[in-house]
Amino acid sequence: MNAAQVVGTLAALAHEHRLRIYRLLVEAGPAGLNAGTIAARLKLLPSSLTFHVQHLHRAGLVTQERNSRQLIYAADYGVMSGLVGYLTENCCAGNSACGPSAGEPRQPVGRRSRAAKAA
Amino acid sequence: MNAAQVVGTLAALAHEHRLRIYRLLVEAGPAGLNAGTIAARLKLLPSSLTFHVQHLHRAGLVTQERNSRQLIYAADYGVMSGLVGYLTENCCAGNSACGPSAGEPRQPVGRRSRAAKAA
DNA sequence: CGTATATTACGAGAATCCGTGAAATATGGG
DNA sequence: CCCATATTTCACGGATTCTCGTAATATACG
Repeated sequence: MNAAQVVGTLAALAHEHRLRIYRLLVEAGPAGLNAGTIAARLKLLPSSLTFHVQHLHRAGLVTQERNSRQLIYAADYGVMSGLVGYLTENCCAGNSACGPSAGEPRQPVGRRSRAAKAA
Repeated sequence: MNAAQVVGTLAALAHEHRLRIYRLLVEAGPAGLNAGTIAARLKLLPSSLTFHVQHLHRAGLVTQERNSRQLIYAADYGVMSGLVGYLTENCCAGNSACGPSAGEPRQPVGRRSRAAKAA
């Protein structure tokens, strides 16, 4: 997962409606939900729902499938997994700060060692 | 960590410059970097750097500290830890898709089995 | 005090995003 | 064919964000 894709995924989730849509779809599981149900459950206008759910779809976070007259959306865990992997890798990789306790980071163990530059 | 704060954190990271700033600060470790160094390293205008680094600071992702004439910014792992916790909890909670293997969801209940869209 | 460095604050313009409602497309049934 | 349902597409107004340049503030030092 490269930086550009990470930015896209983060931007897709960085909106109240879209985060709620995604969480609802995650809760619904692989069976997914059709557009109307999502809109009703979240009290969104149909056109607004389309706008946001397609944003999620373009970002790869959500899959789309047609079931006769209805369009079923479901969460695709792969991209989220990649995102979390990227964030943990780049956030906590060397210092294991995002681990169990997440306390003070210790020695940076990155391949670069010019940490102390200020002062 | 509530939804609103998650949205704020995601939005803070959902920008090319800010993600690069944050990664650079993570790499720099707890010693942090001063504003000028960040701007030079990332080839950003000073005013542009302030704009973005303060966005990260407002989101709680970055700490600010003064060292005589310089302002030192450092990554604060706590919020990122909370973000990752929220995402994994809400993304993979029931189905453990983002767990150890983190592959495709292996079709627990649904009759729908067409989620593939490799990232 | 006056000068130099480091950083932030302010303001204008362009670009993008978002909410809303009306019209259009796709599917199913009489 | 005509109608009903489900969803999307489109156009538009308003709000927010981003970039950039310049001015202002904080600190250090002679």
